[in-house]
Amino acid sequence: MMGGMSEQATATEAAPSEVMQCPEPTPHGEAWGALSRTHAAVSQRLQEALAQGDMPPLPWYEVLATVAEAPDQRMRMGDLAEALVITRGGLTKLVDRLVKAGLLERTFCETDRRVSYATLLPAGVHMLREMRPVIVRELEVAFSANISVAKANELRDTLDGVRTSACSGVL
Amino acid sequence: MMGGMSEQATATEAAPSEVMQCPEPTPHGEAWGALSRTHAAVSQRLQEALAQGDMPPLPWYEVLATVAEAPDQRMRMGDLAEALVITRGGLTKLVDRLVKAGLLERTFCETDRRVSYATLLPAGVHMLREMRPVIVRELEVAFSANISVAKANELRDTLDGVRTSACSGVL
DNA sequence: CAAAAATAATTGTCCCTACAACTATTGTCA
DNA sequence: TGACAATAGTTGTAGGGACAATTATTTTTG
Repeated sequence: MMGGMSEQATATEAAPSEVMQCPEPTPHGEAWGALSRTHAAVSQRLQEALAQGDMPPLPWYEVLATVAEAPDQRMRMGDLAEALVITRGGLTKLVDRLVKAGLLERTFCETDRRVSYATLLPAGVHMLREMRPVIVRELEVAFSANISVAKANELRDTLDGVRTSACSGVL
Repeated sequence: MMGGMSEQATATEAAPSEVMQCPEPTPHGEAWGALSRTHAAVSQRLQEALAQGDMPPLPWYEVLATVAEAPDQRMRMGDLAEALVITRGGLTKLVDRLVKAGLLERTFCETDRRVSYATLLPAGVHMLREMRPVIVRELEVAFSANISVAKANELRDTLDGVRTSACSGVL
């Protein structure tokens, strides 16, 4: 190896022979990196498990699980989009697919004809019951090995705090 | 497919009081939900900040930052794909764009002509230096408000543990 | 009340990524 | 050595999601 990486270029005085030393030293940067990669890895694992069982992709589960928790098993499109942290346009098409598959139906509001609801159908409940164990099992594998229940709750709280800051922070 | 699920209640009727107790009660499930939404929210915030400064999208930063940390500022395509937790096919095209933009170049291995490297170019270093402050600033906003440095490190370690389990766990 | 602003959802379009098939090179073993 | 498997990367294709523009309805305001 040509040992050229000893000198640090300070701002504008970049060494002509390239070379810089620019690791990611900030703790928050590393936390974000871990968050990003972990999300990708776990997501990939879940998708894989679902596909192996001939089940719909992960976003479908997120929709079904979210709507299932709502009162009357239905949610306004806008609220659902916000809960899932995706755009409204994206949600419209996502729900389209679930409707076409018979898992959801669109219902409408009497008092405000602009709003439409994504409403869970029995087939959606059934599918959710089928998918949930797969998700839970994979998450157990990913989390339980390294994380106690208490730590999982702590993790959730920490992440929720970050998300809140990210959403409402400095508009 | 659908078994004896009860008939669908019309919108005005009472809620189905029976079989629908399907919230997401597992701590790991909630931790995953928080992880997923937080990733989406922070990611969105970063993308927004980069776009506002007429900078490349977030994946470009991930590539540049990862390659910059590697010895000689270059990485094998496969290793880079694994580090970023994306597919090899996806990485090929991603690197294509960075090459076309003059930020990376493809170099080749003398001893094994199958492997190719993604190699950082001076313009890539420059772009990285331009993007990093934006990323760091946004992360500070998202994290610092709720998370101390110590907690950020703890978060990173926790997430890394989960990722490791998710990747290598139960093959 | 009419006009303008605001809100909710959808639609058209494009780009990015995953998936699978393919090429090229290297390693293995008879 | 020569065939077969394994590895590294690339390419073709399809689908999902973001973004901006559009439609429809409600709210506000003069």
